[in-house]
Amino acid sequence: MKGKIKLDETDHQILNMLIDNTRTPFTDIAKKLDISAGTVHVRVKKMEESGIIIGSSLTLNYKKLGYTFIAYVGIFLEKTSQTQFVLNRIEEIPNITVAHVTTGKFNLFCKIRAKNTEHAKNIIFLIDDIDGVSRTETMISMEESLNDKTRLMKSIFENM
Amino acid sequence: MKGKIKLDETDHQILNMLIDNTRTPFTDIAKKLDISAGTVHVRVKKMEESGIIIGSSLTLNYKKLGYTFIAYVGIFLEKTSQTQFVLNRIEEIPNITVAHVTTGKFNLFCKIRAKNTEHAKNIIFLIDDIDGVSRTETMISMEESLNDKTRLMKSIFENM
DNA sequence: GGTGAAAGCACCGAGTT
DNA sequence: AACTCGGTGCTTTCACC
Repeated sequence: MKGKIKLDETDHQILNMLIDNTRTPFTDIAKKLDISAGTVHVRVKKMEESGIIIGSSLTLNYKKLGYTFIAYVGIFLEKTSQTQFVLNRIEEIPNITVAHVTTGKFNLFCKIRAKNTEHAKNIIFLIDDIDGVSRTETMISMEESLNDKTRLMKSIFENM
Repeated sequence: MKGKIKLDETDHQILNMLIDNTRTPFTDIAKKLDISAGTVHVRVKKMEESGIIIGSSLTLNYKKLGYTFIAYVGIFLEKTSQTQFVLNRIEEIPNITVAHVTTGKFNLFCKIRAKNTEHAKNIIFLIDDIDGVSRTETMISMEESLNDKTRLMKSIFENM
């Protein structure tokens, strides 16, 4: 957790390639950037140690796994002092993939993945039942446009 | 894209290990599951070919990259027939990391990542300026609770 | 901080049961 | 469908720049 980390153009390019495919061989990266594979290895290790790279994960096709349902649920609390308690309860529900404490309309806000409407209904009922939740508002996603992480990263690097 | 794919317990365990760390050596997975590394290889390849595994990606610490700001933006359209057009424009903005067509309050709904409030404001203005957008409503995230993908996967597998 | 070579492994396909 | 095994190629280290 050493304060500020400086990344140069080479680091950016390494990250861009690994974001596209975590298993890109370091030898391939080395060839493309005209450096040695050892250097790629050292740089990646440094970025892991400094906490820039948190980890790596697979992208799965949830539809093929039978999970076709996505919704966002806005949560209203009775008192804002219950925020942390409710957040902890929410984090225990595996079908909630992200949760946020928000300003604006809702106190809390989360995304759920479910098999179908019936399944989603049960998850939303679980949320409604948490102590301190006064009511919820659900937005059902009819279409998710996949996000391209590389594009975001490229724009981040351009502005550094 | 062959309709239904059946995964057994071994596949689930392979996926769980790779979700935690994409670079887990197949030999380690093989040892843990008491099968040969060749078998792990064949199974992973099948899951890639069948489209269950879409790809792999790094998880980065956006805060350390100077991106501390997350917000969700709900979008109201003048006419729903403009949905696809607006979605296409939205996908061109790199700071928008996910976008959804939704039922309920909003017509479209997206997540943005920015450096700070000033930067976020500019992105939201970009959205407001798209033809067909009548107005937007922003929810600022003050805290994001990170999701543990393994937990979701495990719950998916338990119910198969 | 980078290199290049060498040792140690992992990947992956072919052939077998 | 899974195993073993061997060739190929990747990772990782280290002495040197």
